[in-house]
Amino acid sequence: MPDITLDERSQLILNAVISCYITTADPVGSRTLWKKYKLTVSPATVRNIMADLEEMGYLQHPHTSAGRIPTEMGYRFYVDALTKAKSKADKIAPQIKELSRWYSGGSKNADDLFKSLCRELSAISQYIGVITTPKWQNIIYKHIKFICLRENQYLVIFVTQNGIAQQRLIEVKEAYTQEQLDQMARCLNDNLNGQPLTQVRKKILELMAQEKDAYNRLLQDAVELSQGVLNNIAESKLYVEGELNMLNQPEFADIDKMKAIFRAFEEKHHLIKLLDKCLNDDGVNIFIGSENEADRMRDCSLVTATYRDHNQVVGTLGVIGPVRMPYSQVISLVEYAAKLLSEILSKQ
Amino acid sequence: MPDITLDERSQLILNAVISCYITTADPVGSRTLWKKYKLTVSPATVRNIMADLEEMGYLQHPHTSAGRIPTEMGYRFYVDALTKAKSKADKIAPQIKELSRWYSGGSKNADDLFKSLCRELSAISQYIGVITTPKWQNIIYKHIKFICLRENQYLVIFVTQNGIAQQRLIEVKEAYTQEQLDQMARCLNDNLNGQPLTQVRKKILELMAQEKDAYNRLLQDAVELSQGVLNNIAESKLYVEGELNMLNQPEFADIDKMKAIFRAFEEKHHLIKLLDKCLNDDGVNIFIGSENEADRMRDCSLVTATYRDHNQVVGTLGVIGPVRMPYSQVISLVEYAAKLLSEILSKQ
DNA sequence: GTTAGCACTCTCATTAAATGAGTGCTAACG
DNA sequence: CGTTAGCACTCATTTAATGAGAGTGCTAAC
Repeated sequence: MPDITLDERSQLILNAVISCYITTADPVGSRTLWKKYKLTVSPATVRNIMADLEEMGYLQHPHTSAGRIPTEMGYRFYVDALTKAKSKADKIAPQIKELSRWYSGGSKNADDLFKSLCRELSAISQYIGVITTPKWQNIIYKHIKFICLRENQYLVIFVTQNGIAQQRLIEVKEAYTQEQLDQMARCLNDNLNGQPLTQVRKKILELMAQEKDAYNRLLQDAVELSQGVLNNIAESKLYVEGELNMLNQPEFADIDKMKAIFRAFEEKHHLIKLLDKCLNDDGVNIFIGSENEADRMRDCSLVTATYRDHNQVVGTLGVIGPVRMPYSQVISLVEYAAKLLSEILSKQ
Repeated sequence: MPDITLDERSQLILNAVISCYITTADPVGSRTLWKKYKLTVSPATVRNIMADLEEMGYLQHPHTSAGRIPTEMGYRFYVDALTKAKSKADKIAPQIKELSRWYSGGSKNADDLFKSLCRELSAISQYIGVITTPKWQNIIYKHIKFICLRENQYLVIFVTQNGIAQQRLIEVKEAYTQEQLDQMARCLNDNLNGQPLTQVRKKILELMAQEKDAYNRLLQDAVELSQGVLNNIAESKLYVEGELNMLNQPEFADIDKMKAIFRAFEEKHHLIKLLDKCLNDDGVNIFIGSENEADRMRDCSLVTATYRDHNQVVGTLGVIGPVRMPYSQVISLVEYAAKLLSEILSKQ
């Protein structure tokens, strides 16, 4: 963090350099800047200022006779200024229009909803869309169903309030009739319908303690059967769409950088961890380059926002692109997407 | 198709060139070949033979002073010879060992099974694994379930004999109690359990004609509700894994070729069509380069095999890699994978 | 403090020459 | 007549040299 705040003119130049570089991907020189932004000061002065900015660490030089490009610190300054000024510049960006067209109002099951929104994030931004699913702890138990496929092999289907159906195939030695299975399911459903998943385990234990009668044996089995599915659904899931968009970014024309990116996405748990960390900071979060800890993501930036379900923060969505990214637009997009998703979830 | 069959020595040279090129990816010259395969004839003679092979269209020259590389016709010859000689060379390839280690015998639902096998195909071959799901027509109706999530919003879950559960969220104006829904489902289940999907539609029509009584209205609704899911499940699905492996292939170091490949995979229907065509030809099928009609796949080869469910061909699996591919190994792998999958499906 | 001028630096594209792998051809050999 | 050695030739690739262009940094003047 620099001790001296930049004077207004320096800020102007810095922002100009960055926004110019964002659009062209070429190092920007003093003359270019002067012409493009019709600066009142001459290129020579601009050069002096840029030299100062470089000394302070906001800009860098690929080589002596090239223009300047922003450092991560430069981007950070730019983005911070952007988010501060955000409220006033709240004009309706074209990306937002596009996104609002996406949601036609028809209801989808949650899986399709997330996937489709994730696609949309990617398509509009031309980068990579990511969404983490809600922490399933906040999810409401709706229904469980056991189906006997063949001897000793059962399909367990678990449905949550918002229409997520999880299925799992299990094998047990015990042989149940479909009738018994239905009875087991009914017992669970009657008692657990409408409970948040956090409560379900507790409730199950209560149930088992209460009922000392004939049902008890069946109930135990039912619990055992459903265990796998319930555990499974507790895991949070990551949606990623549009990796291939990175192929179009000039900064990844180098095949090795390309590989690094794709490799980074193979290890999804890193990404999940990063996104989950954002859950605590409500609103928009931005990670520039090496601020994403994963080394392979050092050429990428991540813009995230948290979304809510019935006014409680449950998940994160965002866009991943190159560090050189039109932050302003992406921020609008991500912010709006989060708002939209929150509305959709809360309506359901 | 060449009128004159190649004499033995020419075949030897041709196969040597191809197998050498497959391992090194470099054009192979006469001297190299002579040394590597300890040929009894001199490099000069090899040159003469290669010139002949070139004239016949089996080999080609990137430029005058480079070695030879196979043409598609060359590969075709090589592969045909390979498959003919296959039976005798049926030694246990290391890939097969790896694959047999994969299947631990535990049962999975079909979706996980396909996905996991597809991953395995990709991981072992280091190329791209593909599987088309069975034509769902051959699939057995097991169970349908309607769940009311909230007013006018229902989740339809459809389960097939082999444990595929399809779900769909639908909205209708009609308001049903859960009891009514169960009744509807029971009606369908009682009548359709065990029927192949091809029969289901017919059967439904019969049912509706038969029952003129009170159930009829409910049944009609049930059919309407289930329509979406039944249509959905009729679509065959494509599993693709390991696209990123292509990043390691030297022939795709060029970023544009890379893009072409990835684009090709965005249009999955082409691939599905191609794979479905193989359903008619039982056993292993190989498409070399432009033999895959899609122009973007012209630098790739596809090795497929059909697999069976209870002795009836139901789907195709395969591996996609560069044209320069160790066909022998890949063929073994694909062949064995198909056999294995057939066994697994038939056991269930 | 700002600006104009100018020498200087470094990249990138182009050209030229050197290198070398591998062929094609020819003539000799068994 | 098939096979081989020898040799000139071709063409991609590498290395070096050159020049243009962009942009800076410095200095001196305003």
